[in-house]
Amino acid sequence: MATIHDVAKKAGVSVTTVSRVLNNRGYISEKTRNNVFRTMEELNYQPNELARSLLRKQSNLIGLIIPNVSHPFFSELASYVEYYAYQQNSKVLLCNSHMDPVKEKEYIEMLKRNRVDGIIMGSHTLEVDEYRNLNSPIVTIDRQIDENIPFISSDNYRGGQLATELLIQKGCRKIAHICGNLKLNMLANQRTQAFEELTGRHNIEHVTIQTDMNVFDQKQYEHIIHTLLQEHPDVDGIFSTSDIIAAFAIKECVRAGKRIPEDVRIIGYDDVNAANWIVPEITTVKQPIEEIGRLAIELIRKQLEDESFERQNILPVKLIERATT
Amino acid sequence: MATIHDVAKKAGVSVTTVSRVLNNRGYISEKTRNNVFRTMEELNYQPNELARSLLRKQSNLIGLIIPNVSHPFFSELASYVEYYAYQQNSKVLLCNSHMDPVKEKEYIEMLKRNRVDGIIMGSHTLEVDEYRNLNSPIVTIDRQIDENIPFISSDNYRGGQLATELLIQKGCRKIAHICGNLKLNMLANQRTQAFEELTGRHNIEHVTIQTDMNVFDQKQYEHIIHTLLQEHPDVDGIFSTSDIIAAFAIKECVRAGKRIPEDVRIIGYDDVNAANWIVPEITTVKQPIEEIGRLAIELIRKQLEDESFERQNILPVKLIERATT
DNA sequence: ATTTATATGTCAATCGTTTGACATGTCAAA
DNA sequence: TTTGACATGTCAAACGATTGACATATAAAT
Repeated sequence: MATIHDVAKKAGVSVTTVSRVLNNRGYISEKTRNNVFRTMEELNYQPNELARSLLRKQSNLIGLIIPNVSHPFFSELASYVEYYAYQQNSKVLLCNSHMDPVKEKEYIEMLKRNRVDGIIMGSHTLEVDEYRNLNSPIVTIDRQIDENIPFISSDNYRGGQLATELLIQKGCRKIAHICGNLKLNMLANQRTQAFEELTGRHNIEHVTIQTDMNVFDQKQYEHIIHTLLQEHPDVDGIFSTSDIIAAFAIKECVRAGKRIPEDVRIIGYDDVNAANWIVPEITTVKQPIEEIGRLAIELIRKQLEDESFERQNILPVKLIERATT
Repeated sequence: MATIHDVAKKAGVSVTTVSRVLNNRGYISEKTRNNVFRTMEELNYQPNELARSLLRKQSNLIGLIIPNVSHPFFSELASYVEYYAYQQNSKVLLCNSHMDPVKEKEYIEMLKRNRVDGIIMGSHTLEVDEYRNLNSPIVTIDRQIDENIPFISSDNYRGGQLATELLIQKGCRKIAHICGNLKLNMLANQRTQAFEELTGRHNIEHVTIQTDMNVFDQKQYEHIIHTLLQEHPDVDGIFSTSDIIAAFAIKECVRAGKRIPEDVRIIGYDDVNAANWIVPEITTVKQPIEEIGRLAIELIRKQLEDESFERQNILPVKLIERATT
């Protein structure tokens, strides 16, 4: 690959001059500028960003750690994160932690070795301390680690409320709730909290089932819902904390000969694209995925540029009524 | 951040010694080694990969250019690519081209500036020449650019054959085929070729409809299928070249009051996870997505290490019969 | 006593780029 | 004629690591 020296030599100017046109500094005549640019094209020159980053102490890399991109929610998030990163000339390093603490730690160290400008954590399995002395800009999605580490989440409590209220209002008498692992200290647990408070207050029979949601084990989903329907055949409402699990709920209900929404009403969460192409279309609580992605990039940038920023970013959710309720 | 000099000073040894323990070269006593490692931990030292990459002329970065990670096929592919990259200590730079030639070109240049070890192209909109003088290891997915650029695809012709044969064998009399934009020179077009040859040979009425499949415009899918069913109400078989479009086909058929598979038989392509959680479960032609991802990484590595490798990698497909046929 | 393996250090170059300091020269305006 | 804006060059240091060449020292083996 051509270096700046090759360009300088071929263009018959000094390296400093080439650098000057590259970075638009100091005085450069139109003639020289064009000459240099032409030479760059001829040599197919691309400045070495590794060298630049080394000097500038800025890599323009952003690490994105998520459980798995193959999960629709995270794939959509990743897509938006990449989109907004690109807008500000940053690149995204993709890391699938598979919710494995060892991998997560290795990824964090890898990202530090690569001197990323910031880390977006959509996965969180480590001890709080591990994140504290990271001394790299960071933002977490749906996990509140510490007073100082900014997080983005949607209004989980409100979401749980909207979903539960809808089912109650539609007349459900026994509602099942499928959520992630409550031991993980995730803000999404507030959905469950809202669910239990509301069903309790309205005195509605309810059952809560935990899954390892984020590892995205489809066999497990199937099994859990199958068991649920067997053990509680009188369930007439299901509030699932992800659209994908809601899809499996639909599948199992159909298999069990139950009609949706007549016999069982189902509501999901997230409003991923898939919620829309499934029949019946899934009623769900929409998370503003694009805004989450956009804001994540913005928060990294603000930390980098020492602008002030909110520690707590709770975005609004919205009930999307479709065919399963 | 601590540098190797900080470690050396604090540990009371020379920089060379630290480098030696870091890279396991030359003689190092157990005592010094431990001392150095301890110091690294204390300082939270992580070697600067930018500096290393600069010197070694190897960044351990791999660029992945795809239309959009939010498309299930590409999200699964990305997941596997990242998985296998990680196994060999490479990191993945995620790039969503949105099938925009300008973006694609900018991404390629960006990746070159970052001195990636290789590029995996799942998107391809540029002129052939642009790829030729890339002088970076590259591998394309489902696109044959040139004799010298290795590609990976599954056996598209065979896949088209399997799908069409199944529909014919099930007794379909008028089959619709929905494919991507045939103007793009993609290997997936062979599916269409197989479809047209087989329906022709069996003298079966058929209609082929193109979409901008890769841009993943769901409104467009919906509209196309809606129109199809209106213009050809007697269609009793649909072969869609992606599972997602098949899902929309299901949706529109249900909406039109058609039973699946009794009135219309539908077969998709890819066998993405979603094919499995939709009701009715989608019959499909399975592409070995994991193997494609694995092989892509392997081909980059082989080019890098000057091992020999196949230019043409055509992987087997498999018919997965489920509920829609 | 000599050799040799082990252990560590010093020094300098290198990767590709940026940048500040400084020198030199041209040309036009005051 | 002097001043100052414009244009370009030379030089060296810096970013953080690696590495080869070479020196030196200790301890164990012959």
